[in-house]
Amino acid sequence: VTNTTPTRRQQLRLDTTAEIKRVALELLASGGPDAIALRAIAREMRMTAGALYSYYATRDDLITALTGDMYTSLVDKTEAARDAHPAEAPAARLLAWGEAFREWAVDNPAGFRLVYGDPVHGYRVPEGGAAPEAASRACAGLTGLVAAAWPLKDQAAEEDYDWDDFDPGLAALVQAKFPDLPPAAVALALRVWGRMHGLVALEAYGHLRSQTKDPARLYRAELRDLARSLGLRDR
Amino acid sequence: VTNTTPTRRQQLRLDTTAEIKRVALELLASGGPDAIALRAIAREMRMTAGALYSYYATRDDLITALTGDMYTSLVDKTEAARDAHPAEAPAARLLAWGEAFREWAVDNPAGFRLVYGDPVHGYRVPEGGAAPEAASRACAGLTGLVAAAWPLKDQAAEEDYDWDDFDPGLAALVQAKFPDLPPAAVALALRVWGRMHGLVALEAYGHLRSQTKDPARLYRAELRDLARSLGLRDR
DNA sequence: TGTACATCAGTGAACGCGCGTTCACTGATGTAC
DNA sequence: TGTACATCAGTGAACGCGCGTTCACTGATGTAC
Repeated sequence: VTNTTPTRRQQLRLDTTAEIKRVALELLASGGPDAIALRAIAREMRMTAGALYSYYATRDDLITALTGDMYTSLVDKTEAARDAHPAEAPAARLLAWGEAFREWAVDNPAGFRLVYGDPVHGYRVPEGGAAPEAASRACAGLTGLVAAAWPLKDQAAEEDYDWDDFDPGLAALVQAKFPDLPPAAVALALRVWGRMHGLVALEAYGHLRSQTKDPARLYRAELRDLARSLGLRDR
Repeated sequence: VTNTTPTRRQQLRLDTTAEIKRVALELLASGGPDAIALRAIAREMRMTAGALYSYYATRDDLITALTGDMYTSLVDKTEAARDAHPAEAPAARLLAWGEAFREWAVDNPAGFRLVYGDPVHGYRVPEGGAAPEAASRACAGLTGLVAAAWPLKDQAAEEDYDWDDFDPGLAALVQAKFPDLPPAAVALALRVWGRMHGLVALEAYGHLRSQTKDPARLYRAELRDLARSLGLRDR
């Protein structure tokens, strides 16, 4: 009853669970968050809608699982891109993270909306958020990028902040991972997050494509400006 | 048959149209974009759903009208805030515009989602966009802010752009209003847009409130940084 | 090896919901003589 | 001033849709003797 290979039945169960998610993600990609409907998934899988209830107790449970998967795949990608550059090149790490963020969003606009946008119609997000682990990885990642820049930065431009100004969980996370970092750096990390989010959200929601032919170029310029304003300049 | 005062019947018609919109906006504010449903509006007004069809041919027409109203009210607010400062204080004008943008979004998060976020379930946006006039006013406003900064800015940091890199309508608009401005300034204006959009979108979608107690302060710092990076420093 | 039984994935029908939209109609408001 | 008529805002019932969810069931898969 320990960690053996799954029985045939367990394996089929896992396969079906994976297929449900896969189909749900296809619907998400082709029709947006609202297209994720149990009946639609069942139809696509040539199953009865009721049968899905032995895999997920509720539609919202499925959506929570999908949100987690999506968020995780996003953070996996940004972390991998960042880690392709050594710690000695903090600017490259920041740019890589930011570029990966945008690329993921452009590849998965519906996923981006699922994670950062309007909740699915009628969906109630569970307490603690839909994907707490991925969210805190993203948070730690951003803070790490800022932490690498912090000693290089012109501190005079930053205001004073207190740990109380932030969510206790966030404060604890940062203090544990970056003991030397002052609270003002957290404020800066949130601003960096916002700065990356802006153009990417506009593009994911289709507001940018109608204005410029090359959103990637715009975004790259913005990232470089961001790195510069953080005092980062590799080599 | 020219521009006389409306007859009693015309007046009632106008009043009812206004009430439909008002109720729709209440539903929008309390339940998000998806809560805008003809049946819900009719219920709220103690009317039959069918009766609404003599005011709007279709649900989508109503939503288009609402989006236009919302977008217009947003631009009205940002323009008014900007114009409270003289042309000689371009930084103050930029900050005022940006602050007004955020304030409107915080006051009307559902409206913000309607304008910039996911379309309402099943809504097909009309060609040319749901609110072309408001959109081009917003565009002109942002470009104007950048135009005021352009001569002061460190141009070396900017890349080369061509008018062809942008939507023809956008290019024409800018060339008409700001004949001296190069295309690179348009790219900068779009980046400024993105930068304002980032933190505000995060806040409107509830991602920031859970992280910091004072999103306004964060945003103010970001705006000041933005003004500085544009070379704006009043007085 | 063969038979009886247990498990359990999936069926099919149903419930109740809210939605957008249509349409023949009623009845009050306003107009013409 | 009074009557006949036209306008037209709103009614109420219906249509068809897709949704989430429940539940008694079937029938194949796997297990025990």
